[in-house]
Amino acid sequence: MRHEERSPTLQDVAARAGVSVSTVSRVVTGSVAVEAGTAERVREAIAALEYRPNLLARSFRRRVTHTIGLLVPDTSNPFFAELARTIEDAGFAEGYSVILGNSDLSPVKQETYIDVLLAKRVDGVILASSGLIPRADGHDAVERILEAGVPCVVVDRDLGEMPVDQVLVDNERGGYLAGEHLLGLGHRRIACLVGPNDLTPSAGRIAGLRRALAEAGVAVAEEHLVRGNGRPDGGAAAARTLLGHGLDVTAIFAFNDQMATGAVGALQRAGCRVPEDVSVVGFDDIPLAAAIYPALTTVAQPIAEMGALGVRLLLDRIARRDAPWRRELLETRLVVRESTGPVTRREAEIEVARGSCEE
Amino acid sequence: MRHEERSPTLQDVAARAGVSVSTVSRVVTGSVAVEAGTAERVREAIAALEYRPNLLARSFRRRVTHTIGLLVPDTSNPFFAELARTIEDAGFAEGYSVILGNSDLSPVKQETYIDVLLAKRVDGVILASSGLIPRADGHDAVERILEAGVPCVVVDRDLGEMPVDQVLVDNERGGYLAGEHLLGLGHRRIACLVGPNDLTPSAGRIAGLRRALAEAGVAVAEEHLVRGNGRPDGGAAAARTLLGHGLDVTAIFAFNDQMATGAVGALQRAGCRVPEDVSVVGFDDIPLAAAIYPALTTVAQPIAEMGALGVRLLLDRIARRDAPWRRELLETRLVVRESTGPVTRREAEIEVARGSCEE
DNA sequence: AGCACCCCTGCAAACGTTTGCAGGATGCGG
DNA sequence: CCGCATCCTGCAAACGTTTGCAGGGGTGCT
Repeated sequence: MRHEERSPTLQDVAARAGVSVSTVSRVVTGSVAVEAGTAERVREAIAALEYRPNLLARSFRRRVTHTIGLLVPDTSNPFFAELARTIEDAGFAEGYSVILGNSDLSPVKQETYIDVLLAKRVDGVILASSGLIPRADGHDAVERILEAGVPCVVVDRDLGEMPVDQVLVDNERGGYLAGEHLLGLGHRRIACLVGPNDLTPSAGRIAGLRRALAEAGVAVAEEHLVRGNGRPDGGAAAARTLLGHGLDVTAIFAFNDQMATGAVGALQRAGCRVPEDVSVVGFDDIPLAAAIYPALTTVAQPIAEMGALGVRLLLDRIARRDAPWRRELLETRLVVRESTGPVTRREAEIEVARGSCEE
Repeated sequence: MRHEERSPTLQDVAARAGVSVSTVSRVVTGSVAVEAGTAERVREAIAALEYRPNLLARSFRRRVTHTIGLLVPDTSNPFFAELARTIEDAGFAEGYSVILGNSDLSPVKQETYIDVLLAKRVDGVILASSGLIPRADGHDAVERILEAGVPCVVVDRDLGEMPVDQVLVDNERGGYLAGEHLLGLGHRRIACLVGPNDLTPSAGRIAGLRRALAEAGVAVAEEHLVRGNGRPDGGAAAARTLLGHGLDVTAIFAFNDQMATGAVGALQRAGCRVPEDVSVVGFDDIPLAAAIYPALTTVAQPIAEMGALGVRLLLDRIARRDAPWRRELLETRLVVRESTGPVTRREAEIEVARGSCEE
């Protein structure tokens, strides 16, 4: 550690430039015009001292931190990693830094984080698909934030009529698109690989799938609805479960690309061909989805827009606290790649096929 | 927005409890004993008012923010996402929040970020494999931070004897392990898929590979060293380049799992079997590496330890600024999975094989 | 010359905490 | 009863900025 002195303050600069602190403050912020010569002397002093405004003091005084809090379930999930990335970018572009927190969907961790964020006086909070488990006293995370007078936008979690800004994606339609696609390829027996929770994104996706299937008069059997941990190994495990029951489906719809990837891998490893023996469709469209072979057919989420819009909504709210609540619904899009194809096994064969994929 | 009033302060609590602000402060912080009855009254007032300490004011006064800055190249890269995650976790466990920034390896973005972090008076910053391009005036990012008197630890970038805490991984040995493994399987013609930059991690890996090969009297040809953007599509593009030159290698060593995955996908899509026709080894061991088929053989980095150790070093430095510099070297580990196998094509066949993998 | 402005600058208060210092009360030993 | 230590509490200064207010000097107009 070289310097042990405190960093220079307005005081120091003022002394060196022979002016008052107010004047220095004014040239630093540019809030009020300062005579050219004076300003120049001040700037020299600033440069000489390597003065850096103490944003802590400024924020304290002005009651504005130019910092936002971002709470996501888990940044090692590529979807949230990407979302966080775009939010960070958009925030940075507008002069905001972001304090990032992983909630792991744990109510207590989330509570703790919100306390910290509020105490640190962030200008706003973005809650991503998290923070939504009501507490015993009925105040959920969103209400606590709002009651503290701090702007908040919820991303990727449908809170319905609740008075809060929301940006969400049409999960129902995403599920529907996947169902429709699979149906069009002749699939009738479809497994559904759901995530670790039943938050609204999951609920919407399965509802959409069911609607599509219902229109064709088919249903998803209870034993074809298998739950995974949301990660690749969970997808693989789920696929093995399906295999263990004798694979009596011709298609799998996974609720995210990681599980889909894990499922594809496990299927192939067991000797099943994708898509010849079983088709797989994922959700999210993470970068890796297009890279693997077979490339994943998947329901793409507009992650970048979600992040950018979330930031926009938050900044708008910060600027105008009494504006009407907004609820933005973004579209999903089916991107067809290599992991889905027409059914080749006739319905009748399926029963016979039980166990045929195994080594 | 419900409440428009300012949030309650020590003043308000003091007034309600009929004591002085100092007393309230003392029960809040527990710094000095307070008589039981008084303390109880104060606590009631705090609860009634929903008082929340203004951490901004406290930090300002105490000159400690309990916030650290984390600068990484890009959190959408799974390696950094995971690293950031473990750092966030370790920090949270110790009562620190983290302000996250993506530098994109851009010097100006990085400069800007460091300015912000220093101005916001973070207690320390962790620089991940970034921030290391010297400026015109010779002061690189690390020096600027250190000169400001702010603790700093560098992760995943070897700064040699530079006086700064470093945690790094033995990239050279990682490259060596990969080379050794491939050599043992009979591979002699090996392509190397390097990343978008020549920072020390890349340099170490290729040096290690070269050392292993040199021991067996083989070299990596200039045209077998191809550069990718570090992402899956870059890996795929690189594989296609190799294919275009007639695939005259039997193995590919990619500098991260994403490029490796992209390469594997592109190879398979072109009709090449992995590992029968060409073996592929990656680096990092991201979760998806084990999920795809064939599962990636890869050089695993101890990401969690890197993050945890980085935080440890930083907190130690914050606590004791004059402690000797530490430079921790972590080990890599080869994990052999399915994407590598013995060469099946004899050397002589390779020339004939040119183009054989293509459709 | 007087007056009204405008431009620039300094003074001082304020933001919400923490903390050194001192004072009042209490208890205890001599 | 005195001296002294201990415990609890309040006072007020300080942290580094911002900003309302006021004052001084200049300019232009009447």
